[in-house]
Amino acid sequence: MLKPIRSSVLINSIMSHAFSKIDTNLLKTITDTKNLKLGKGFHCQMIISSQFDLILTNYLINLYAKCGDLNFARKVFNEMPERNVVSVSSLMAGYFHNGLPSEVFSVFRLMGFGRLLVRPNEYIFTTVLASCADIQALIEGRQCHAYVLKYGLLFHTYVRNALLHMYSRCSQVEDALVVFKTVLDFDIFSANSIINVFLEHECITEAKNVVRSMVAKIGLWDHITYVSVLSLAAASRDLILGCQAHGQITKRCLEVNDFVRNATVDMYGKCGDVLSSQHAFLGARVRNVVLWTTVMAACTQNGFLEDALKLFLEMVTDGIQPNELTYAVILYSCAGLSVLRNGEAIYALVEKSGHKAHLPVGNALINMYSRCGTIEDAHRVFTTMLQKDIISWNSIISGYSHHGLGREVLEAFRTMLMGGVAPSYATFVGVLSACGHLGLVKEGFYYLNHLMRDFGVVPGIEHHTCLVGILSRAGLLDEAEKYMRYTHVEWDIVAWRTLLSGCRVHRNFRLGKKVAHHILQLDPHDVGTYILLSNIYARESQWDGVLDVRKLMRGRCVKKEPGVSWLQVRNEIHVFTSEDKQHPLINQICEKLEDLITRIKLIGYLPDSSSVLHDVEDEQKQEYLIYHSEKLAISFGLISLPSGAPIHVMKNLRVCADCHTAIKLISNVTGRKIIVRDANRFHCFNHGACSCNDYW
DNA sequence: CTAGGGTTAG
Repeated sequence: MLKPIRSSVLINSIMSHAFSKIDTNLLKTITDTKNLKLGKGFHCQMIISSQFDLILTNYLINLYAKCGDLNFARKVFNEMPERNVVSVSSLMAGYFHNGLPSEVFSVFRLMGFGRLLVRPNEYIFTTVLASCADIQALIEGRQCHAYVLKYGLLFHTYVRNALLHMYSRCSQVEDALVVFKTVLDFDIFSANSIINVFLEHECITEAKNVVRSMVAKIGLWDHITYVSVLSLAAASRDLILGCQAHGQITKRCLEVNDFVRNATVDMYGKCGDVLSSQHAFLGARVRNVVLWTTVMAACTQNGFLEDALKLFLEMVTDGIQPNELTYAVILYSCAGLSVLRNGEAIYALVEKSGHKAHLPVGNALINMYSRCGTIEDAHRVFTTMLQKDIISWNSIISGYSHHGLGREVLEAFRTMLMGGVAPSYATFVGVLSACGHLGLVKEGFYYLNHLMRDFGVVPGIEHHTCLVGILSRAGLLDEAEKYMRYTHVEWDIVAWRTLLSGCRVHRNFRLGKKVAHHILQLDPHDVGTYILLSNIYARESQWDGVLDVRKLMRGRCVKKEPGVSWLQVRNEIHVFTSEDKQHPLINQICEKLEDLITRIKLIGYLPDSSSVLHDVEDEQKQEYLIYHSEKLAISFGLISLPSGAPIHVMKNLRVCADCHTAIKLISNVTGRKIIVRDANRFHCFNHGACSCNDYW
């Protein structure tokens, strides 16, 4: 029933016009401005004056539909003595715009059974096809395509564009192209649609060709074209194209549109220009959730992780409610920084907000826990997820792999295959690293040469590097070198360093020196390689070699990147470097560390000075080793964290051999679990052993 | 009297 209209003025005005003819222009204006209250007044006027002709009633359906009151629209529709195609399409459009595509279908089915006695026209198919696109109902979409052909409606631009869009949303590039090719002189709608089809399927060249062909008609471009072109620039990391689009946008004052601004902020972020991204963000008059999330993502993608956290706080302070993607983005920032406490605080917000069931959030939680070193929690999140997608599987597999849990990786991989989930590029990176951890050489080759092909995944440099790692780890260093020599891959520094690490662990210094010099030819500033090379000479007691490395570094102005370790205690991040003694508790920390060193010396610790690069006397070398940043950080953790709590430490470089031995023994004498995330992987020290099995 | 295309995570 009608709700009472409170405004007496309104009632008076309507009653005074009650018996006059309905002003359809006014009714249209009311519809356009979505003024439901005034609209109901008109409905009253129609009832009172018994004006119920077909066209007027259609106006009424449209009015209720546009105002989102579908129950009323349906009621009016149901009670009509006769209906025409406009009545049906108005109602359908109402359902469509209010996110009820299934209702659109049910009305369409009513037409199909003939009960409505109305022949569908181009308006009907445009709306039904849009609904198919909405819920990716490909089968229904194809049926509509058949009807369209049967009724000869394909040459209506609207219908063609709706078909194009439907196929694009249903990921049917071929069908979309077939439709697109029937378009002789495409309008801006079909152009926008086809650009997005290409974009969605990473056909960057084709998309750019369409854009190029549209340059002559730039006057036709609307704000959606710019959104598409900006997305294209973002996807292809094409800052020049992005700037050109942004220039046009500014000139044509289209930046006021939220979507355009979001796409601009995103484009600059994806192209690596964080400053311009932030600038475009700051220029917004009003900032919605998506805009905040986009700029936070731009920071996260470019490593400005603290900025992302700051923006999140600002956003919440501004009273903007985060959505599921905001949580995903901020969790990825926490993961990158390894700040477990912040990650858990966000988790609490996620639980409270009810966004936990969203896939991106669950996936981001798995990643956050695994990158913060608590793989058990990552596993818990993973197993309690209601649905999982390929990213969920890849996240847990990659997490296990970074923690050196080879068996768990293969177990998850088997479960995934049995569940009918197709593995992707990233899956195989995790699986092949697991083969390395487990020493499964034959299996590694089988996965690369057969299984990957079976699943249509083309092996990339990461996979080949994993094979180098598998061979190296198994001690098959010459085979690893041959593999690199004879496999047609453009090897990068990471791959060569994998082989070099193998040479270090298996003490193959002849090959090690050769590989190190090769790396230094590729990149004369790769500090890690100088350290390893110096290490190799030191272990062979070739002190001339050590001196040569130092001379080489000095000559090339290569400075050892200072080792930095940090850990989170309560709400603070405490940062340690070996040289500086800035920490307020430094005296207690050093005291604790000296005590630890004394205790581990009793169970066999011998400082290993081959890791020291400085020109220092022997007794000073030990000093430098003792005060390596990770040792300081762990000592601090031991005096400031509750007894029994695991100690999580992050480090910018790889753990050195001396610290690795020392930390194993420290975990023994203190009975603590110590988790170190270095530049490469996690080391979980427990009861005197490390999860990496001393290979890293 | 009725209809179409677009933004944020891995």
